[in-house]
Amino acid sequence: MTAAPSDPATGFTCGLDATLRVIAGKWKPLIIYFLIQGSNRYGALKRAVRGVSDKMLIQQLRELEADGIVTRRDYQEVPPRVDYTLTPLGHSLAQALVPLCNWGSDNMETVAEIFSERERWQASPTAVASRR
Amino acid sequence: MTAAPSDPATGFTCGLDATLRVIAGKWKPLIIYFLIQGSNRYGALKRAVRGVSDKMLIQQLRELEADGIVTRRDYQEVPPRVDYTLTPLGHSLAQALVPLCNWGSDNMETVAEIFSERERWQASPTAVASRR
DNA sequence: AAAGGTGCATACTTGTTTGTAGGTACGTGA
DNA sequence: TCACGTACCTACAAACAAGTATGCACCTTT
Repeated sequence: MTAAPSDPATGFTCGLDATLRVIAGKWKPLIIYFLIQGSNRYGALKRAVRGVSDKMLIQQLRELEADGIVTRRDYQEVPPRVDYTLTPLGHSLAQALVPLCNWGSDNMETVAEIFSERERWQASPTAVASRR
Repeated sequence: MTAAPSDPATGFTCGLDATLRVIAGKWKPLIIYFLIQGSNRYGALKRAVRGVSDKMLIQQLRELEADGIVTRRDYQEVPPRVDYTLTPLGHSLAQALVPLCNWGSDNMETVAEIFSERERWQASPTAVASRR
């Protein structure tokens, strides 16, 4: 009783399922998104993706690299200089993220309100009655 | 040293960040996606979202409801009959998910290959040398 | 009388993901 | 000579998300 069988050839239940497995991870979508924006050096990425730690950033970049989404280029210089670029596959994925991004921008205030309300009834689980 | 400050009014670093917080959760995107496909009764959803447990499905539905993405309607019948529909906000979010879905469908084979390779070098972490 | 289907709830446990705190190498500028 | 900046790595701990198991209420069918 582990997962979902679905398509026996690929192992995914649907296209969305496949995509989600690639972009799973707290920072991956943001990383991909900032990469199309032009931040490609490691340090620049780290500043762009606010709040990410070295460990996480590296880890996710490695996975994205292994997944064929980004390419790592090491200039073999001192001080170190490394940049990351989207592969064609990664670029197409980034494009697919754009609508999500726009949705968030368009509804940011609504979402912000919703979240502040959510916190309110998480703090005091009262008056959550009237269920059924 | 907790999160990212960013936009002090909303608390999000960007539109994508806002969206990601709404759809965070292993099953939420799939739930939203199947809801536009027309599976709206609880049982139907459960069959559509393969592998999800009752606990998870309910939990995520409750959160989506609290977030104004779905509406729960209880018909007060016996045996119980409940269905879930997307709010206008939820529907627009669902539309934004469509490109992700298509990306997954278009690249499903590539992604499947990538994942089988990933498993291979996770099993034997050899020859991962030549770093730097 | 027992089993099955509906839509949940709840406690408990597991497992994966994320964060923290250090450390590395090399060269530059103060 | 000491701190600084680059791009990382590693062990450890904490947090959180998810899974498992069980139970309920009601009715229909067998």
